[in-house]
Amino acid sequence: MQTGTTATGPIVLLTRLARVVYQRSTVELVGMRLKELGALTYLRDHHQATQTALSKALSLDANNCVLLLNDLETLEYIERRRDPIDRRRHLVELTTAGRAALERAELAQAGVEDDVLGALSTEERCTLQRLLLQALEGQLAHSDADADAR
Amino acid sequence: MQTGTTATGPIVLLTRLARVVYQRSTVELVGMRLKELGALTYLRDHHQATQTALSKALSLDANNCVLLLNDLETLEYIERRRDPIDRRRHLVELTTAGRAALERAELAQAGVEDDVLGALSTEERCTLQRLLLQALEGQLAHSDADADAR
DNA sequence: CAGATGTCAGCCGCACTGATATGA
DNA sequence: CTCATATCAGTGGGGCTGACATCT
Repeated sequence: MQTGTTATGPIVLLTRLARVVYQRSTVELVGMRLKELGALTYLRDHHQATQTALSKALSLDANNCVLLLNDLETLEYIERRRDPIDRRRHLVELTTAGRAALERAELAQAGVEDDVLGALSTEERCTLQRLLLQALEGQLAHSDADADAR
Repeated sequence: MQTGTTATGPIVLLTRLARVVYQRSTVELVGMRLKELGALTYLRDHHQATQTALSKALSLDANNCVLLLNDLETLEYIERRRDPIDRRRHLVELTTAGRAALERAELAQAGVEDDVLGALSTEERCTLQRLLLQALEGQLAHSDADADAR
């Protein structure tokens, strides 16, 4: 029969490491919260994203997303514009200041990464990154039914 | 100079995936909270762990750990005993019921894993697991100064 | 006495639920 | 009218800070 070593599944390990990441990514160190960094990163890769798309990509609650964007807009890191085609929607865009802040934050975040993933070689980090991305993309494809819409 | 594709570092990806995991690991599905599962898993691998060791391993606040153990003790999944050698300490142990609950939860958690890591092959999941574990162990070694104590 | 371990009460930021406003 | 999008107020659980008790 199976051994006694069920060996702490990847899910549990992932949550543990995420907790470490969260604790080390302080605002003082990175300059912004982790969620904000994630949002800005997404917005750099997706020009004029709708808020629903953003919240899905970040696995964020739609309401929560509004609050997050409010903060980012106050900081003038993003801009919300009405979609001329569908005036219910907002198209979110990164501002120049936002892009600069993002780059600064990513630089600082690299320090956190070195700290958290210090035991991993560059190649291993790439592998990890690839696997995480793969899982997340599978996740999106999986919950798609609209997604494109336009 | 560097390309425009800074490509969403592993840290950000990790937090996103962790969010997905957290949202999918509902109590109704798994039978307990994720933290509880993590704690029980640790206790299975480490007999008679002290609470400080536990909280460090789980990256949990010591106070928070107390609350968590209170719940688990109420459920009779764990037992706290005074360490006869150092009577300030509590040695935490998994009960038979706790072990059974853990096995049930792990079974259910496997479903969540299939869901979240569905885009990954078995081999890739193992790789992911290995990398996460490696990072976490590096993390522990890094913040060690006592750790063993006994 | 100081230092360590565990416990508890209080506070705060975060995420979710529900209701509202605007537009397709 | 119904549905979708975005917004906000209210609520609840999660984690952290600080004070206290016990023991070395």
